[in-house]
Amino acid sequence: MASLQVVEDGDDIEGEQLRNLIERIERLEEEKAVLADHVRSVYAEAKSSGFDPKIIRKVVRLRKMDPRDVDEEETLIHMYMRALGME
Amino acid sequence: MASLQVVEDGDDIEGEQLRNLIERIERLEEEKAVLADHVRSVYAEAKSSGFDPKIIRKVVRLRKMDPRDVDEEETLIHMYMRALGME
Amino acid sequence: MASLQVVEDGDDIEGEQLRNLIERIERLEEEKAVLADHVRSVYAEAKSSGFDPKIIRKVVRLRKMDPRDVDEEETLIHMYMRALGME
Amino acid sequence: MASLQVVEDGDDIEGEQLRNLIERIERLEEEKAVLADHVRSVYAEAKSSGFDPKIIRKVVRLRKMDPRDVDEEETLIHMYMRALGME
DNA sequence: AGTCGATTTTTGGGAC
DNA sequence: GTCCCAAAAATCGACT
Repeated sequence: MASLQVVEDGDDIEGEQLRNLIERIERLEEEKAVLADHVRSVYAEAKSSGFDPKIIRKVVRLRKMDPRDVDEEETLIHMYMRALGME
Repeated sequence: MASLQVVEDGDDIEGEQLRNLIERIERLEEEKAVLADHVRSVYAEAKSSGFDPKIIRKVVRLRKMDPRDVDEEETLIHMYMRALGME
Repeated sequence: MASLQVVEDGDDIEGEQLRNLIERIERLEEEKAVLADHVRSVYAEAKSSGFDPKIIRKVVRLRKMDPRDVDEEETLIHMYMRALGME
Repeated sequence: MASLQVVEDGDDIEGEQLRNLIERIERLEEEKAVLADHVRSVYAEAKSSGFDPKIIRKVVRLRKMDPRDVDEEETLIHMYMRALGME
């Protein structure tokens, strides 16, 4: 196993490789966190402009879906509700 | 499709089946919610007795794992950390 | 701190209390897991009867909500979509 | 309410603002998704180099924490485990 | 297909 | 009482 060699013979090549991988991951995660912060800011801005963040989230989700699928899902939900005597 | 028949010819057999399934799910979810409440109570009680709920959660998780796996994982983590020059 | 006493003077009263709390949590979690299994079974049964589990999940969620809120949410979503020129 | 005006008097200013907000969110989410893909690639590369992705994830998490907190948590966990007669 | 991890949504706790 | 933050639960997707 990779790291075992580090322990056994002091070879730090694996350590370098591991560090390299981890630092790349950390950098990417850091960038993701920054973007997530920005997203949060936009939602806050939306809220302070009188929009409902919860609704915006749903709209964003709907826009990501295939409209065909959205319709089909809606239809099925209504069919099930009607079968249950609701609505 | 199942529910369509309900709409078309008034056959409520599918509706009955669907309602049956959904009510069973709802009953089970309700019982789960009650248990979740109890769990929360126990954590609150632990906290008021001076224990740290966060630590208790970790201990509960560790107890659920195979001790063999816990040790192996610990070992690997330390090997990686050492290879990184940490610890 | 509680556990420190255990370390320091061998007093196992705190240990008993901690064990008691943890075992109660584990018992409750076990019961929750059993129920979650049952829920999964019902969804599997629903699926094998031709129902769409995903739709059933949505229906269950809708039934849990206040119908008033459901309507209001629907209305807002449509208002937002229209303002966006969708639909 | 904002969108209501759109419906009532055809004023599309609110629509513009809403669209602006939503498009910013979508853009940011898209960038996040790209980064998440990159992260996944790095884990795949790590794995093909013989490292255990699961362990790497734990190491990344540990590195994100304050070392002081890590130690304190470890200590508490062991105290609790000992009080339980484990280890 | 079944588990595992990640993301998202919801809920509880705390502050003002 | 309301709003924000953090923890926890549920859902979703990826990998085996």
